[in-house]
Amino acid sequence: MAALKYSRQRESIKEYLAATCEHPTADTVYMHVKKEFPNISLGTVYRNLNLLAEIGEAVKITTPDGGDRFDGVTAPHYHFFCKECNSVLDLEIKNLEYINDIAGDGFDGIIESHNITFFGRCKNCIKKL
Amino acid sequence: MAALKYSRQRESIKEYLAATCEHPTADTVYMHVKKEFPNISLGTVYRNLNLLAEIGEAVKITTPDGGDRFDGVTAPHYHFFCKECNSVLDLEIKNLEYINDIAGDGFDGIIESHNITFFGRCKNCIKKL
DNA sequence: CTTTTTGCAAATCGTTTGCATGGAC
DNA sequence: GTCCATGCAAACGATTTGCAAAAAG
Repeated sequence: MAALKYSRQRESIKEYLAATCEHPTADTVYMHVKKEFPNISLGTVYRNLNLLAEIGEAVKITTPDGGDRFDGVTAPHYHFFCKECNSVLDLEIKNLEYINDIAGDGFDGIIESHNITFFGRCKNCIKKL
Repeated sequence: MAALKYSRQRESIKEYLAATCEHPTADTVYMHVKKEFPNISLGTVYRNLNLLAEIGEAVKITTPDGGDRFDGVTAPHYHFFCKECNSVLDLEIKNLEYINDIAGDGFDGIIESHNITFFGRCKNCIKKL
């Protein structure tokens, strides 16, 4: 595997991911990092986001609305997806690891992890109705 | 909303979805239905799969590997995603609806449903290692 | 000097859409 | 006859890739 050299662009992407809690799309990350590096390209953002996800410094969240989201918080937690405004929120729930065992009962294979996503309407969207 | 007329193509798609348990992509559905309707177009397959999902006669499964999958089984159940071969398998688990309540505790919004996907390696891929 | 990273543009992949034609009712 | 569904091809949005130049080590 590649020897990983420092890059200011990657550093900036990491900083932004660490600071935000909005689970941005690659494009949103791009727009923000562009303020510091006006010449950065979207391709570079994608390459770095994928790299960070690979080495475990970020999490890629697959959503049903096309575009993936990225999360700088790698500690295990769950997500809420608002059907109305497509926003992704964090849900703090106690350890649900035991679910892997329940699922693994009688299953012929190895379960390594699970992902739980909740769907519904967020606070703001409820107000608007 | 539209008045839904019968179509042999849609019927064939439904039949295939009901018969298979491999959670096919739209393209896989296309290849199979093409045997019966050589002139069917991929667009028609997509239109019908989305329609079936809308009216609740099929389920669209978002996967981390790009292409969505479709499931003719609409009864609630969970899925296992093999990291190695990208196959999707069914997991029969008792009712986990209570998880919605756990997550809803102290959450400012409405949780309507949840999705649990398990990741790991399937039987066949384990053998090959 | 060697290897990784970047910016850019073109390419790719899955999916959707516009439109004229054909089929259902 | 009126709508809905189809086939086809073009359009789309998100993401990836090839390549030459720039930066890191």
